[in-house]
Amino acid sequence: MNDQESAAWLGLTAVFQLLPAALDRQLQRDSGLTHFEFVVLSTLQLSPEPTMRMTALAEATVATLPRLSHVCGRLEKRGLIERSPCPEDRRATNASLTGDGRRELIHSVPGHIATARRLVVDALTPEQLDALAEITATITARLAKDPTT
Amino acid sequence: MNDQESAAWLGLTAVFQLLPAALDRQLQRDSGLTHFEFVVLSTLQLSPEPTMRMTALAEATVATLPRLSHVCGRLEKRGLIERSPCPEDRRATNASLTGDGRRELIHSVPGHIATARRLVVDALTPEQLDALAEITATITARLAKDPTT
DNA sequence: ACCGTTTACTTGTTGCGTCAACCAAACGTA
DNA sequence: TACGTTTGGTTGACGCAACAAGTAAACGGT
Repeated sequence: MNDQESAAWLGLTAVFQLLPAALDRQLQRDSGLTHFEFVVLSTLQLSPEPTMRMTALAEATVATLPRLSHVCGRLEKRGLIERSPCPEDRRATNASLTGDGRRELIHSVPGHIATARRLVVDALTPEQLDALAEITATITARLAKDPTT
Repeated sequence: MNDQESAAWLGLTAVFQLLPAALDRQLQRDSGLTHFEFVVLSTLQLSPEPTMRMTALAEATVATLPRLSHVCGRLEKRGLIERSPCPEDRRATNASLTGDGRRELIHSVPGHIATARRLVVDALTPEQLDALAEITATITARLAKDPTT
């Protein structure tokens, strides 16, 4: 790799070494939520239907089903979501936000957005934001197609 | 957040959700190494001295000392590194690559580089690589300065 | 010389994610 | 209807990382 390439690569590794940890810390400290738990709650909140199938939720959050199942178990124990058997397909189960879950989420959003702004969005120019969106889209496309994945 | 901002942000989150996992899988499959183990071995290999203090190694790899200690314990058990008490400072211990460790590392490098190329570097234009290097540098600078870190 | 503090690591515990195994319901086919 | 397969989801065991506590040596003041 030449200098240009390794600069980009090393920079990227540094970011995904540090940024997720920073986001997790902030959410954990301010709301007692993991970043992934936050994503799960947000996805449920933003869903057009009030409930979502576990499989759909797993796909939307880019998680494996076992992982989602564990996390939902914890979230349910904390009263933030509910799970109930799906009436149409008795294999399936539907997850939905409880009132507490909705409140918890709404409470945690502003701090998270602020952190995202502070660490990334506000630090970049509009041109850089466009470039970043394009670059990340390219990489995720590669990841999706990659046979080793 | 407007569309431009959220596109960049969501893209970034998707990447650091998927990319580290993909790298770990590739290394694990082809060399039986964690990405972090690979980083540890590389750091030792690239070090000007043949040995490194645990603290220095922890700093270089952006890891906590406990984490490094555990990982070095495993690597030592597998014969890839050695640890010996530091003669100058009897509190300290020095880590160094063994012959096996060096061989294992050299064996695993090409596949890792190839993966980095395939998933990221080769997918981007030279302009995008420059932009990415600049963007990541900006973000890591923010992260370093951030009080919540 | 003595005592508290800081530095350098290690060790034990807890929590999360993955993988593999499992169960149950639905589907397809004969 | 009966049987094999696929789909949907949960559970348990194992590995890795974070956190906290512990040990041991060096340092710094008195």
